[in-house]
Amino acid sequence: MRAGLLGELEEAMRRSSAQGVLYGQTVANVAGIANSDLECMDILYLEGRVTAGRLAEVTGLTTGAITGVVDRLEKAGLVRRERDETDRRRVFIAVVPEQAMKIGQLYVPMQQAMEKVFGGYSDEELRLLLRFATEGYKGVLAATEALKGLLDTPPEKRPDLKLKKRPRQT
Amino acid sequence: MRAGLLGELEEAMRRSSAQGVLYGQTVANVAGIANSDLECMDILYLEGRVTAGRLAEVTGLTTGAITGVVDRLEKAGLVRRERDETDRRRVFIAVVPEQAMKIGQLYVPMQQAMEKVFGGYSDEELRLLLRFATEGYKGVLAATEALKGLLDTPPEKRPDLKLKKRPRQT
DNA sequence: GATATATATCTTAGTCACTAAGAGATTTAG
DNA sequence: CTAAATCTCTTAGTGACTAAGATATATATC
Repeated sequence: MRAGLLGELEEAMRRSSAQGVLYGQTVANVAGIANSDLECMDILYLEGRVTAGRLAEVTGLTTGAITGVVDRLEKAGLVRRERDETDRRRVFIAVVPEQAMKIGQLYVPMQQAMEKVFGGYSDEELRLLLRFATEGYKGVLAATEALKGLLDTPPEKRPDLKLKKRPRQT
Repeated sequence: MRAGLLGELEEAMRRSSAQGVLYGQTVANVAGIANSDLECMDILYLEGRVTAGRLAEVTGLTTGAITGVVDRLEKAGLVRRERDETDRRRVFIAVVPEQAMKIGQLYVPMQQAMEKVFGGYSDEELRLLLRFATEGYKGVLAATEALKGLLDTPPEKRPDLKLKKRPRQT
């Protein structure tokens, strides 16, 4: 009974999260920027002004790749490089709000859809959803770390995949 | 009051969905396969045996790209090509369960994390979450279509982005 | 039945984002 | 003041992707 419910829930969440990924890809497409570029814009939106190194850390890309991302975003007028005056090795990346807002527009269909969905729930129910989203985030974060940990465990102790010689390290 | 709740909820969901993307990237990394390859494995898991063309349709990749995806997955022993005998133009892609299970193993940390989270909810609460996930999926799907629709609307009527000359069509 | 059109996958050439390695440039430690 | 550490950028090479068209098979029209 409960097991069935859990199964359904798992699949429903899997589907909706997959669709969320597709939405993101579509946004990047329409905006004409690469997927990673959009991901970085998202991080900048959530964290505010951030160094190039931090972007590399959060996205799992190399610093070299981030240089490319920022080059493209800067050329598109979406962000600005700002040298840190107290530590001149570092470069802050800051969004240019005016241009970035145009990207924000592309999330309007999503926001409207979600508003409509949220409309069907009481405040109390929304609080439950918020609790779940928060706990879910922490859970996924922990799971990600656990999975990464597998890469460091002695190979003879970890599930044998033999899919490719040398999985690249993130 | 409610507005604040909605804002918090939106951000929490945004964060957890971003983290979900990262989990997927990590799985692909550990398995040593490309991101799109994993996405296709996921589709095959949800839909069962599927034609190459259908994979292209669902992922938004070109058929040429799918040929590459299937080549790699086949070489890794994860799927098999099966020519449709009633229509010999078509090629079914079928997972090889034994190898594919090894990929499934990589979702164990995620499943455990989610089980732990789910443990904190009553059956009734889980049903609420299921309803939300289902409605949310439909909402995101509709939003994706709406956004794609923007690409077809007369350019002078759609929000001016001017980010890049020619966004590629998916 | 023969020819034309449509459909499904694959091939080819070229592009672009990514990694690995290391080169500046600046800061911190000894 | 020199050596090591830190941060970003550069370079060369790789691999997944697109666009366009080739190939093979199926369906429609006369």
